[in-house]
Amino acid sequence: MPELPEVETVVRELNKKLKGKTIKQVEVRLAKITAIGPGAVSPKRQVESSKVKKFVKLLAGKRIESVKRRAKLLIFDFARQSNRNTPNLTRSDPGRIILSQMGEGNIVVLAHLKMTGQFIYFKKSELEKRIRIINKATAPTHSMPGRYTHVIFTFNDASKLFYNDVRQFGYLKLVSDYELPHVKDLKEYGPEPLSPQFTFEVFKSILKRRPNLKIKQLLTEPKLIAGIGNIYSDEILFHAKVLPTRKVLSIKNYESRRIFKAIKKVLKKGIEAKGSSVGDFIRTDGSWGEMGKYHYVYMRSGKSCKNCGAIIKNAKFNGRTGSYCPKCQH
DNA sequence: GTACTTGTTGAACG
DNA sequence: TCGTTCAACAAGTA
Repeated sequence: MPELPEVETVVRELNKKLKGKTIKQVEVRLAKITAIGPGAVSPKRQVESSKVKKFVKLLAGKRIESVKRRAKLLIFDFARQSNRNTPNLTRSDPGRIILSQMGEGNIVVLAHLKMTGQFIYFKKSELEKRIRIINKATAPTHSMPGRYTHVIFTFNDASKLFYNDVRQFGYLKLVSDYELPHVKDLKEYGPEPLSPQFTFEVFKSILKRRPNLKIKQLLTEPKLIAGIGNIYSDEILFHAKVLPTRKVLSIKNYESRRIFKAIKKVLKKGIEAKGSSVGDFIRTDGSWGEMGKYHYVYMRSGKSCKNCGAIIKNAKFNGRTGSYCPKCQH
C-alpha cells in the first residue's frame, strides 16, 4: 500500500518523466475515479458524465510543470497558459463555467492512490510491455491498459500514463490553483514528518494533545502526522522498541525521542529503497520497491525477529492489524 | 461462502 | 465543540 515513501517514489519518478510534457488526450474509463472542485471525495460518489467531459476537456493541451507531494497526495502542477492554447469552449460548454472561475486559468490535479492506485508510465516504444500489477511472482501479467486501468493520459510524444486501481478507492481531483487553499483534505493534514519543521518539540506537542490514543493510532492519524500508514507505523515502533498498543500517556520522554528518531530514519530508508512492495505497491515502470527486504515486523507475523529470534506477533485493535516483536518492544 | 485486508471520511457516541 | 470509535467503500486472497 502506498504510504509516504511509496508516494514520494512515484512523485520523483513522474516528475522526471512528465516534466514539460503536454497532454494530448485523456481517456476516462471509470467516471468515479475523477473529481472536480475542492470538496471531499466520498466513497459512495457518483460522477456525472458532464463532469467527466469537463475533466477531459480542461486537461487537454495542458503542459505539466512539476509533480509534487503533500502527505499521500500527488500534486500535478500545470504551466500557466496563454489563451491561444486554451481549448475553444462554447457558451453552452460546461467547462466554461469552471474555466471562468479559474482566474489565470491555472489548474492542478490532486491524486490519491488510497490502497491500490498506481501510476504506470510507458514511452511509445514500451507500450507493448506486460507488467504484474500485484507484486507476487505468481500474479498474472497485464498489458496496459488492463482490466484495472481507469484513466489514460496520452502525451504529445505518444507516451502514456496509466492510472490503475484494483479497488477503485483512489481519485484524480481537478481544482484551480485559486481553489487550492480551500481543498479540505489538503488543509487538514498534519505536518510532513520529514520536513525540518517537524521537530521533536512539534512531535511532543502532538503527543500531549492526544494522551488517550494508542501510539500506533497516533502515528497513523493523518490529521496529526501526514503520510504514515500501517507498514511504517509498525516499522517505526519496532525501531523505537515501543509496543503499538501503548497508550500515549504511558510513553516516557526517552521513548518518545526514540519514536521521533525512528520516524525520520524509517521513512528516509523507505524512500531510499524506492518503497515497500510487500503490499500492492509497484513503481511507475512496473518494478518493485526494495523496502520489503528491510522490514522487521510488517507482514512478518509468525516469523522470527531479525533482532532477537522471538516469534513476531499480530495484534488487532481499532479494526486494523499491527505486527510487533513481543521481546524487543515494550 | 466467510473472514480479512487497506486509507480516509463521516456518522454516532460520550 | 472535541475526542474517540466504528462502519463504509471494492475486490482480491486465504
